[in-house]
Amino acid sequence: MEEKINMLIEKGVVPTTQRLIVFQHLEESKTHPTADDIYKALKRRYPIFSRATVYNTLFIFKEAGIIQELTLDKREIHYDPIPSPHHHFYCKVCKEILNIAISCPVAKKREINGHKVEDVQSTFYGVCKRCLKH
Amino acid sequence: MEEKINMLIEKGVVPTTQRLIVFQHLEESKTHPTADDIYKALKRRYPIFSRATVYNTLFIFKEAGIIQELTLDKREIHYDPIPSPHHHFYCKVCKEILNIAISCPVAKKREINGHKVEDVQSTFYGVCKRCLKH
DNA sequence: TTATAATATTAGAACCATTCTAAATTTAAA
DNA sequence: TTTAAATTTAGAATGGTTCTAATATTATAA
Ligand SMILES: [Mn+2]
Ligand SMILES: [Mn+2]
Ligand SMILES: [Zn+2]
Ligand SMILES: [Zn+2]
Repeated sequence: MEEKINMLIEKGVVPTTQRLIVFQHLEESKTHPTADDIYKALKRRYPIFSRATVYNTLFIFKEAGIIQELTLDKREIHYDPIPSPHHHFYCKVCKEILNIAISCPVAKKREINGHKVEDVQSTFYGVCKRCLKH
Repeated sequence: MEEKINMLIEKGVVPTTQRLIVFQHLEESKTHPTADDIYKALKRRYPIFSRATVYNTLFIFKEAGIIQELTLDKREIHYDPIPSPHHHFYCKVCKEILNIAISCPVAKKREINGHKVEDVQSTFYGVCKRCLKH
């Protein structure tokens, strides 16, 4: 816990109780939850939790470079506890988002055609291995 | 106009007046408009045009493989008259979306880790050349 | 420590892109 | 022409996200 507090302080984020809870939840979840996924999960254990706090916290974390926003779903935003760019696979059937470990020169670019690159998102859309079987 | 009609028929889309107008507008616009961009532009010239028709038409076109949906903006969906996958640059300052011609093995994959790939989207986020100057 | 200012949290309202609905119109088939 | 199917339309409904203003917490000053 002490390490988590220091981690947030290092990134310039005031380590409030709520932020530590959200941070821990993101670390534990191996998925790419939406703000509402997080809200619902935390609301069960901490009924006082507010939806606005989840949104505020995710915004703060994103600004601090602790997490990254994934804008690959047309419905809602997903959050990724891994802030560095990597590829994803989005299953149109079960809606699951999987990390894809693939070496791609594109993911490391800091500049392209004179434009300054700050983030990269590469997403494959289709039907996942599991859904193909069913 | 005759060729546009045939193009739609070939793709299995009934070539109604409204669909031809939307199709022509997409072809002429070199940008990546949102549904509302298209609606507002067409509403000026054809005041009877309905917002629902724009959404319906874009859905039909996407299903037919005439256009592609870009889910790179967290606010709204953008539409691309070029249906084949290519990279984009999204400027966080002026919100412009630019095509990036770059050879990338990722854009051609039809399969990855056993998952069936149907679409690919690769987007760079940052500050465009023009905005860097200002 | 106590007082004061700044920041964070909360519940719920507001916003707005998108989807839905049901009636009217157009197109296709019989 | 008649009938059925598909399309268009205006506006309502939906739902994820943002905003608001009151309260609570944390940081700073005295
Ligand atoms: Mn990921
Ligand atoms: Mn494009
Ligand atoms: Zn799946
Ligand atoms: Zn720009």
